[in-house]
Amino acid sequence: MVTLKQLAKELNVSISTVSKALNNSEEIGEETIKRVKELAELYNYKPNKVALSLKQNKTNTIGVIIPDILNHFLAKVLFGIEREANKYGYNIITCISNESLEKEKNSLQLLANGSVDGFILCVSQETQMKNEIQHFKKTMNQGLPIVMFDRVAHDVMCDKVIVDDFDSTYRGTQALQAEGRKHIAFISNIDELSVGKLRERGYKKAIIEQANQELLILKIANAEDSQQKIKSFFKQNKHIDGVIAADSASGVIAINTAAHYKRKVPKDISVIGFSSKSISGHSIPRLTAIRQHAKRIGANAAQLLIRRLKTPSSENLDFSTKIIKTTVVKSKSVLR
Amino acid sequence: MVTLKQLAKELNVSISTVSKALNNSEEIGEETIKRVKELAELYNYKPNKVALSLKQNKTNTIGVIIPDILNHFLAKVLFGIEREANKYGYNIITCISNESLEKEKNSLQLLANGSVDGFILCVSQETQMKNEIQHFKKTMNQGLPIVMFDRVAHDVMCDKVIVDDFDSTYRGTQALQAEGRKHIAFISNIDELSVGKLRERGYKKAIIEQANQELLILKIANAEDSQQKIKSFFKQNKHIDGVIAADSASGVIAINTAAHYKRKVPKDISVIGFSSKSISGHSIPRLTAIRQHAKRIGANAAQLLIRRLKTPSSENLDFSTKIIKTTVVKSKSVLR
DNA sequence: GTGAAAGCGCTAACAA
DNA sequence: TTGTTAGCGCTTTCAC
Repeated sequence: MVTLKQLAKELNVSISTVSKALNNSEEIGEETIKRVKELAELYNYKPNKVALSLKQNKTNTIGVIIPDILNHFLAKVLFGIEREANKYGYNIITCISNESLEKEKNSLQLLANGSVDGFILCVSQETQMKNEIQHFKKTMNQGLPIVMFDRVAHDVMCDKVIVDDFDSTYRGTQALQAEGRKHIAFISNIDELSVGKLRERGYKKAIIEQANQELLILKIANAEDSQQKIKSFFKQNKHIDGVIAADSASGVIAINTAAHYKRKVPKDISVIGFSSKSISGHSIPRLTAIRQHAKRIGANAAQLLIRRLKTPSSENLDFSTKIIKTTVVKSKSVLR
Repeated sequence: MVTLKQLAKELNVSISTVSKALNNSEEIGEETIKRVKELAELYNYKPNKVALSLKQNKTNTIGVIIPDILNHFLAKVLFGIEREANKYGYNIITCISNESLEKEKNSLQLLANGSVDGFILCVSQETQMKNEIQHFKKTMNQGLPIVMFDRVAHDVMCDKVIVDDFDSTYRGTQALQAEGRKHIAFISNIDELSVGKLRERGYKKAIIEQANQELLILKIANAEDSQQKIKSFFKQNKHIDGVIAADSASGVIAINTAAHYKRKVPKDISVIGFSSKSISGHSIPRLTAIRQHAKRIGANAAQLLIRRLKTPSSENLDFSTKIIKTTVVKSKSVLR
């Protein structure tokens, strides 16, 4: 990489002259500016990012810590973050916590050494289970702002972007009830997560509010075979006429399982699930999907962080929690 | 962040003493080392990464440029890269080219300013179509090594990690023929990609080698509705008794479509597809999957790059191309 | 055993 | 209009 020093030497001027010329300083003569810029162009000069970061004490880099990159929702959020951050000239360093508290702590520590200006993260499963929040506080005390999305630690004071999980399943279940469904099941493979619990509560509330409706809940652990579990659940509960799924795979598998047992969707069973466009097409009929607008969640998280980074800390910006409402995209897996 | 300077001041020693003490230099007295380390511990001192990078002229950061983070295969490779890179103390900066040549160029340029020590990338669709390679060469000329994976630019001399695409579909098609299938279709939504073309060629070779077998090819463009296209393809070609899919969704949808048309899988139709474990479970029966070992691809790419970064350029390391063989994971979507 | 000083690449206050 | 200098945080050579 060519440096200011080399340009200066070749042009027989001082380093600062070159620097100023390239930054269009008014101090420098037109002729000089032209000469400098031409040579810089010729050598494809780019200011060294590391030196700039050191000088300006900021990196224009955001640390993103997500629990699982293979989760389609999280990948989509990451996409949203990346795109939005780029707009404002930020790069992102990605760390994957693998749902582990230890890895989450490490990533936070490792990047809190001047590598990034702040963090966007989704709390790992283990962290949520152990309800550990010290590492977040420590990082923030070091002057690095954090924005949490989706799974958040409520006891940490920071910006947050969340989904209306409770409402989504509450309203989703009610929609099935409005179709006349009497035996509505809830299937989830994210039982341990805060959002999973909220979704379950939404379902429960809707069921309990109706007289004579029973709770039919299937929880699938990470290691288990979803397809197998759902099949036997359907076998044991032949009267199921509606399904609401808390994750993207379960809904699709539920439809396919119904077909497998010669039960027509949506004539015999209606199915709704949290899902993205691409996954919901993996069943016939297509799954009626509760969309979480993952990209928008990512974009919002990035905005919140960048706003904070650009605000002088003296201004004492209040922490905000942004709720991104889900949307139901209906398809032929429900009656109406 | 606390700096050496602050520690030095508080301890009434010089900055260099503190630095040496923390690095266990033999020059420094035992007592001093102890004092320094205690204070550093107390203040949770971490050497500033940016300053180190500037000093040592390397960042321990790898730039990863992928065309699409929502592609499950690519996300998995990214996961593999991240994990392997972390082992060696490298962080990764992720850029998403969105299949655009322009964005790919930009990302390369933007990070080639000292932000990263090298690149791992998968060539974007547009880049492949236009057969543009100047930006890769330029980057390498700037002293930044590149490792390409999956979709590679053959005319660029660099390390590569690829899949045996041709062989996979060739052998896959042969496997279907060995089951007695006579009307085997090839379905692909990645027709424009180098790997897509290779997979098609593998299929064609196997078909052409058999007398009396016809080519049945369905190509789905990005914007099109896969489910719809596959449905009408099946309608128009009622005699299809085998399917080999070049991407992860098509295989799953093919099975579901067959079921929809009351055709038993695998009795009437056998289906094989490039897919991952999670996606292949989205159909009943589960899709017989050609696994690409995405994580291993990522890990290998990271290894190749890091090896090159650690090798003095004087050593003139040869460029290598690593082929990761696919594996077929059979399930009940084929006869045997 | 400890410290001063130079230098990585850059910007900016100040001097000329 | 241009140049000198200091300094961001760190390592390392060379003096003391």
